[in-house]
Amino acid sequence: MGQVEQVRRFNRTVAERVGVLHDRYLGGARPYGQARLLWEIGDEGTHDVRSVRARLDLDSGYVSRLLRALERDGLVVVEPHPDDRRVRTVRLTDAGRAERVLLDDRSDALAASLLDPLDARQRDRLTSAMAEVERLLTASVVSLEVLDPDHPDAVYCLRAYATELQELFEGGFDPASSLLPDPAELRPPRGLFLVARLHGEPVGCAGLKLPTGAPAEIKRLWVSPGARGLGLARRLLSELEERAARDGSDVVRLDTNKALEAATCLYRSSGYTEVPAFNDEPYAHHWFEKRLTAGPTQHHGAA
Amino acid sequence: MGQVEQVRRFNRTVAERVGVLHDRYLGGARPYGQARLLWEIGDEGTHDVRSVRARLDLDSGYVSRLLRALERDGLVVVEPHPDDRRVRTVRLTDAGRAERVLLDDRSDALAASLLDPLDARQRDRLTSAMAEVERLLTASVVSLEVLDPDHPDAVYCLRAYATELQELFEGGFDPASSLLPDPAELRPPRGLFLVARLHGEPVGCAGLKLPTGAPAEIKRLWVSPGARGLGLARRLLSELEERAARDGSDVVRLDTNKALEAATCLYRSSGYTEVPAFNDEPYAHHWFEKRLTAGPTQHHGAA
DNA sequence: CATACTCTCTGACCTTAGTCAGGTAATTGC
DNA sequence: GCAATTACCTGACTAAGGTCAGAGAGTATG
Repeated sequence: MGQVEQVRRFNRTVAERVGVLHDRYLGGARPYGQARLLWEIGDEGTHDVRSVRARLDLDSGYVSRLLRALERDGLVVVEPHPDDRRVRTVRLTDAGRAERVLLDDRSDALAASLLDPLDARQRDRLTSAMAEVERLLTASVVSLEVLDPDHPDAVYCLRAYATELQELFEGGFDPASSLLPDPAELRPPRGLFLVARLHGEPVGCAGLKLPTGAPAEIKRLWVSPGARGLGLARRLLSELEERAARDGSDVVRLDTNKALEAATCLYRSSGYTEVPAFNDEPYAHHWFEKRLTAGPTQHHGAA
Repeated sequence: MGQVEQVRRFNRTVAERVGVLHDRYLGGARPYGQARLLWEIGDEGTHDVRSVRARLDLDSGYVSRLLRALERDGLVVVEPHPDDRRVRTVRLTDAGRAERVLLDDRSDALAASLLDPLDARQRDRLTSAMAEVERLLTASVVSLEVLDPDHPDAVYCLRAYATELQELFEGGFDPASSLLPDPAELRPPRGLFLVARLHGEPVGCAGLKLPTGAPAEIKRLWVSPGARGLGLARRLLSELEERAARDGSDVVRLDTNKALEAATCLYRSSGYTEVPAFNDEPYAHHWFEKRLTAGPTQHHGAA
């Protein structure tokens, strides 16, 4: 069976099975829109209606109507914000919290109903396969985007990168004394900066220097701890290689610190070979390079 | 993470990801209800509206309306049944077939969009994990039911069982000369007959004889070729063991033919040990028995 | 032949999930 | 202080999905 065919079968089976049960278990209690809102408000503290709306990406009028319905049923309290009385805040009442627990229980019941007919071994296999699917679907929802290194998300990544190295390297890490004093080197036409986003949040980055008359160079490859294991670093790496090749480079190189074992391992398994130091980066212990194939750039189209 | 928690995460992630894309890719073309109907009608031959409706489990008025919409767009032709002019039949026009191909393509595009951001290795892992999830969710939707051996579904299974053995055994198989001339032996109180159903279709069966003063005996264990690999035989077996134990038996036994290797393997791995022949079943080469634990019956409740 | 039953269709109705265009009150910027 | 902006609300509207109660045509049965 082809991969596309397998994915289609999966979509059909899972959509039907989970969908039907979803309706049966969760649908009874409360319309989906209200349930979603109730869930998003959460059981602690008050929230701006504005931000809840942004998170769910719903129309303001629609949310207003949903809130009226929840308010009518005594599940939430909507009050003006003390500082800015245009803004409204919303919090759950006790009844609201109870309702949310109920949704929770139904969600558990749904999960249990999937597991129940299986024996212990099958259940183990089901849950680990589910974890795998979930992980890979999450990975496939990550988008890569070229951003200016001054963009807030880029700055966020670079800062996180520095903070992490600070803790990881013996003797700490000071970006200013590293060989990339000027982020402008990662701005076209001298280079570029790639940011990976998951659900809008930046979760990784990688920079590419494209010096004239010298091989392209990869800098600042970072993946947020929460997004590791998704193959994101490898994806950033190969995206940069592709762009370097498109720019005319036939070699790409990089340096790394011995503390970054996972990175070193990634470079080796991605076809990089260790070479003598090609710069005097104070934080580097290993230098790598990779010859880019001149052939047509590999593209991951559908099979 | 607990298993229930993992299943919930899966439901959330997959429902969102697949759901959103589903809407984006498939939603554009045609309302979901119409698309479903179009799909169910299929691209060949004519179908009773009645049976299509039964398969989708929809209201008669609703289907009628959907058909009017499809008819208006020139996708289907609805005609009275030649034999019974109350019944209407429906078939796709060329335009209908084209529309169906379009839905197909969109479904492919959806699948491709999930695979596209992944590299080859990740794609392999995703599709095999999806196959596993699909398989196990299918398994979990199979229901077991005690039926009278004369019930049409039971008869269907017994006939399929006989046909299969006929082809498999050297020298064929004649149920009349096998040691179960009378299906009444599988009817309470002398025994029982279990049928497994998937989406209403019978896909497996197993009979239990409960002779007074002798160990319980399992007969006619069969799983349809299309439903193999779901752990169904094991489930039927352990369900019968449980019922035998509940009936007071502390030993259950069975015989089998050497051609049924998978079955023999199942029995061994389920705790059966080979014993000398305890009957003179002409088709048997191996005889097994299993001592049932006196303890509380294992139940697969949610973790 | 009358009656009951079957299958389909229609009209009336409902809920959910949204969208869109103002309108109002509060706040910010000048 | 006044205009623009922001956050929210309301009313009007749409489309989809679906339910229910007959009506009508056709068929089976006594």
